[in-house]
Amino acid sequence: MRLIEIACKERLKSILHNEGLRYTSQRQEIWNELLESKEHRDAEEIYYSLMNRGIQVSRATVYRTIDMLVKNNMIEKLDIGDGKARFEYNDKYKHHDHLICTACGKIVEFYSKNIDKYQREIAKKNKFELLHHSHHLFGICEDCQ
Amino acid sequence: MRLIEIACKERLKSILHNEGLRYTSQRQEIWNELLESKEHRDAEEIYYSLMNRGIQVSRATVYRTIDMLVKNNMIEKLDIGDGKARFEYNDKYKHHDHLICTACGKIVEFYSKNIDKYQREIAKKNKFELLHHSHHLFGICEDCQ
DNA sequence: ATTTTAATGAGACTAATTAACAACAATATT
DNA sequence: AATATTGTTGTTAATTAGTCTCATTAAAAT
Repeated sequence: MRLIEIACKERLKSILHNEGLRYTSQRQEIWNELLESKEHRDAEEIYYSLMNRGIQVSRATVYRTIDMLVKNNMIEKLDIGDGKARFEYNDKYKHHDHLICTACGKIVEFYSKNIDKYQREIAKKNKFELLHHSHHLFGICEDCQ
Repeated sequence: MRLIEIACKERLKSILHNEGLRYTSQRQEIWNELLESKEHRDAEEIYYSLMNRGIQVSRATVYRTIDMLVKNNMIEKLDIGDGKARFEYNDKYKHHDHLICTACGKIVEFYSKNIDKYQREIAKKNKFELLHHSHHLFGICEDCQ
């Protein structure tokens, strides 16, 4: 096991403990899966990826665990509007939003400090306690133009 | 019929004509429904709202018409991540994004010229031809805090 | 008015997700 | 360490949102 995995195992354990939830092998495997590829994964993909690695976890557990991870800010939900939710590891120090090509589905990540600033202003002005956001730009990528 | 409705009837007719599509009472009724309340409506709501007003249109037609209206930029799709699509009249002169309370579901509209500017810059930098965007801020509103 | 062809309605169907519940396993209690 | 407790899991069934098919109907072109 690599160092990063050990660290993340402890992180998962401590969060489960704090929430009064139990540490299980299924939760660990799903969390590993999401950690390994920080890309935009949907529930079915995660389910099959585990299967292919010989790790048998039920679909329901995948959904339940993803839910729990989202609630605890371990992963972020990403909804590009195609009817299924995608998820990715929430690296607080590498926050980003998404540019999506409506022709080929390509996803490019972006981050803007300025947009972040204005978002916080807007939330403040409207007396909202900002929790998270979702910001997608849809267009045609260079290759598809 | 109010003046605005007449104007919009002509607008619908002309768009259908340009696209080589037919003008039907169902399309008119669905368009009226979306015009009347510029709020955030989902397909099912529109379907039932028409039913309640004694206007019988099938679900499939509601979906098909909404689709057509989105494609022709008459309405905008709004996806707040709860698994169903919402739609609203696309008033080009009153573009806005959304602040959503995760506790009560309240939706507050906002607009920022600055964010708009940075969005265009990001698209340009990545050589995307920007078509549209979706920008939601999720948080807890004043009442729910 | 008749013909052509697109649009509609009804309901079957699909995909994604959730719920119910019995069996099981991780912790707490003794 | 043994047992009780209670959360978690897998299975299956249900739900929800949206799509598809196809016979019927209605615009619009002739």
